[in-house]
Amino acid sequence: MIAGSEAYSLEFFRENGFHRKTCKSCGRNFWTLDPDKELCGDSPCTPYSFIGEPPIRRKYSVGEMREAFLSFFERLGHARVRRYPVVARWRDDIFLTIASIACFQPHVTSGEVPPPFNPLTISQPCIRMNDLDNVGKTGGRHMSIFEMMAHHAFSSADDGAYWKEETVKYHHEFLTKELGVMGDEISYIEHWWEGGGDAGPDLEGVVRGIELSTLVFMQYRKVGGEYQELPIKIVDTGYGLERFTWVSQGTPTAFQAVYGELFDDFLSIAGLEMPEGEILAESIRYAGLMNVVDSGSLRAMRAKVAERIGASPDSLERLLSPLESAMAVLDHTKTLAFMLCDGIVPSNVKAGYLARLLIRRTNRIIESLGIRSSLSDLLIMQVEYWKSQFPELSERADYIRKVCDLEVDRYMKTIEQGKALVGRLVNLKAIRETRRLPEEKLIELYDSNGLPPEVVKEVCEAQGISVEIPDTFDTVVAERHMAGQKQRSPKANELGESNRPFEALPSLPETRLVYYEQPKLQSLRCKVLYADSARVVLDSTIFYPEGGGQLSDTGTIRKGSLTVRVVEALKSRGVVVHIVEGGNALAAGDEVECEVDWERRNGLARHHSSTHVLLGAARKVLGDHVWQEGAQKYVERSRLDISHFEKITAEQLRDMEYLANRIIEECRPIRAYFEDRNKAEQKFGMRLYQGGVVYGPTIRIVEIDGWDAEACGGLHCSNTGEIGFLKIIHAERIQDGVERIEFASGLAALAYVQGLESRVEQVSAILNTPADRLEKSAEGIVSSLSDSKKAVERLRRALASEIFPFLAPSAEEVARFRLYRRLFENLRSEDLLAIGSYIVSRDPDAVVFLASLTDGGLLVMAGNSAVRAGVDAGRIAADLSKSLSGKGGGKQDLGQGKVPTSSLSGFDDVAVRLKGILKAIS
RNA sequence: GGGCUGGUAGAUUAGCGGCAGAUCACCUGCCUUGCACGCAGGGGGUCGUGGGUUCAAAUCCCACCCAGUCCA
Repeated sequence: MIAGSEAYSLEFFRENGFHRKTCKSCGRNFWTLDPDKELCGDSPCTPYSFIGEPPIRRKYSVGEMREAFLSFFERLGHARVRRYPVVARWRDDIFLTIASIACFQPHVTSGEVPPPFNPLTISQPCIRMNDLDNVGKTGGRHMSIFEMMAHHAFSSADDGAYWKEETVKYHHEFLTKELGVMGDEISYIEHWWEGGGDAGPDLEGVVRGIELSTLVFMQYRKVGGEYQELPIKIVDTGYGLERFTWVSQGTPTAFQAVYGELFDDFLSIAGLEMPEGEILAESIRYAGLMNVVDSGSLRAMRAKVAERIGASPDSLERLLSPLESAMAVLDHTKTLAFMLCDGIVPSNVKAGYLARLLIRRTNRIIESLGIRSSLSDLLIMQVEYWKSQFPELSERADYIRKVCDLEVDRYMKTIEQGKALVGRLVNLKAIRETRRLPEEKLIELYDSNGLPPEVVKEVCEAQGISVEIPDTFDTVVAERHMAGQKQRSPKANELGESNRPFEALPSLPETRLVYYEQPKLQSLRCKVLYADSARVVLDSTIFYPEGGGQLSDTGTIRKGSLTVRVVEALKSRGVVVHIVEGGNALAAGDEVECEVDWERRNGLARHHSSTHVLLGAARKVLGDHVWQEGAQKYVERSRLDISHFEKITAEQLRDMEYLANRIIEECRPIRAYFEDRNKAEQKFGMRLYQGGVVYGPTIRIVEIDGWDAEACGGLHCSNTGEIGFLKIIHAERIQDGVERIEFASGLAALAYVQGLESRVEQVSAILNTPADRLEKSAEGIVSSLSDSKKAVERLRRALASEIFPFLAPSAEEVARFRLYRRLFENLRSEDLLAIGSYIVSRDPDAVVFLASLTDGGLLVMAGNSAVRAGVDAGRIAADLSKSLSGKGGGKQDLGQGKVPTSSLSGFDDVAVRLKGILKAIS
């Protein structure tokens, strides 16, 4: 903590008679109205004391509490903001929305763009997966999904909102006046907060042993251990909706308060009953005293509770453990319903991976509880329960069910395959002998095949193989990954590179973006505001700067007879910087004439519009869960990455292509306009933010009439007809859950089709078949090839058996062997093999020496008993090949070599040599 | 984004430089008539794709494609 006491010493506290005290137990400073209070009021210093005796005037449901909060702050002049998705698509540092402020990071908190409203209030569903093990065990203090109710105020130099005094006052009034909590029950604990690189002092609002809210005053940015003042001061509050609801109801666990009848439904599905009397309440009170729930502290907790109620720890464990699991399922299924609803596709990367992990984990718990219902059934129960507050859940119910079932199926399959793999593994000799599975294998099975060690143990022990799961399992896996990690090219450098265009620029007024006002303008007269050897800034521009996946325009800037080439345009904070070639030709104050490379611009605009058209088509064909995961528009081709849970079929691609081209044919108008953010969201929903969240109260909408609307800064055709033609070139799965579609439009698409056509023509020429009969012809060729292969094999075998009677009489007895030798003129080495094997199969004493004048192939084979007598065909082949200036080798019964055909005149000489070798053996 | 597995007959897979095998399924015949029946015989393979190394590649190397999986 770096803040001194002055950071927390508020007028509000002094005027209202608060005292600053130091907790006797934890030593933290806190503010209270009760002059005799010695403890901070937070657990573990103060145990939970709201269970069975709620400090709040009446019982609230989750919906009522949320409404009470939001409308309270609306009355205080806050604009109510609708929730953001639980997938933080606009962030590159986190996958899930973990706090309400995350919705406004980094762009708003950095001061780059204004907040949508100021001040504002929101109840944001947040997902945190770092305490999954604790969910259920702490009765609801830990939940993987919760709503963070908040009021945020952003104070910059030109837009002042409120700061500490009002924040604490509002908080206090909400608790006392709105909810009826007695003022002297509330403690404000002094605390220091840091997160996401930002920092500041904060106060924790605590009532009867539980922290209900956190009031953060973000005012520093931590850079390399140093705290720098932020350009804006941000009030970042967090009120735990579920905790407020819990405390208002005073139920033993938060789950009962939050989930109501769903709690009972889940219990009865799991065949569980509520324990009698105070057992659960007592247990949760103790859980409140524990911070970390590892197996040790869990045992300690059980022991204490057992002692208190006069039961054995074991029977208590048997009673509570399934109950805790059921609560974990209750929590996890809600989390999954929201994740899937907001469009997460389970996959092996990013947010999708978190969804996959959670699905597997939850499925395991369900199985361990012996629940018959499928995971998707439970998800749908959550959808039903929450749909009045979150109607989007029931709109997505079909998708939620389908994807969940698909993912569970996949998991089952993985486990089944894994079990088979383990089954094969335990048959290895080394493992059979030691009767135990090495740790290394166990880890490999998990890392490479996704088999949880428990599953491996189960399978192995059924086979009598012992398995030890090391305590440090997770650590070992982690280390395994560390070892493989190489020093990456430092990303900071790249960032530095891309920032350089804006380095050391004087402060300049925002550039007038003429490309928005007059999108069809090809040239423009304007004034130079700044110029150096590589950069030019103008008062207005028609060069589109790179952004939104659209490449920047190029072109020229002319002053009289002097021309500089614009190779790239970039924009930051409203200023467009043109990167130019041609040196220090321009100076501030120059009047210049700009011209955009119009063919390039047209290509880019056409591909950009195509992307929107295609995305609409993808949504129609594949479903509403399709989101743009990324897009890149080039002049010749584009690619669009979309979220989808399975491989797109060829038929679906054709349907999408067909739909897209129908929209093109209809020449639907494409309108680009600026619109009030709220109006736009009202009309189109969050679907607008396909390319990530766009900030500011006014956003630019690109709307294709009746088809697609996105917040987009790019340049577009004025109607879909200008696209002309759209051709999907290729689709691939770049990750589980993300499909990449490559396509071309306009003349570029034509070029692609012509390319295809010419390839067909070439193939058709090669096969000497008209193009419309190519498939039949190819089929015929492949099958006749296969027939021919078989025929060749048959003939070789026939040849061998037919030739044997002619060869046999000339075989020479050499020592105890029979030497068959022959130099063939018109057979190849592959043919020799068939003859050799035939002879050897007929005559165990045979030593075969054959060669081919066609390709210089050489074969030595030895029959069974010849091998036993010590003939090594491989060594002989090597030896003979060498003396014929070639090379060869092989096994005891078979040797092959290759020699120059010219040297085969020496065939008889080496045969003599071979006789010598054979004689030497016996 | 990084790491690790794997891709061989319709299915499951063995082989991991030297003649592509097994089991199930399939076909034919026999024995039998029913709860993975038995016996004999048979068909079925661009060993993921494309390069390379080698006398010789399913096997080793490189690139790509496909599937699975772990980590951030």
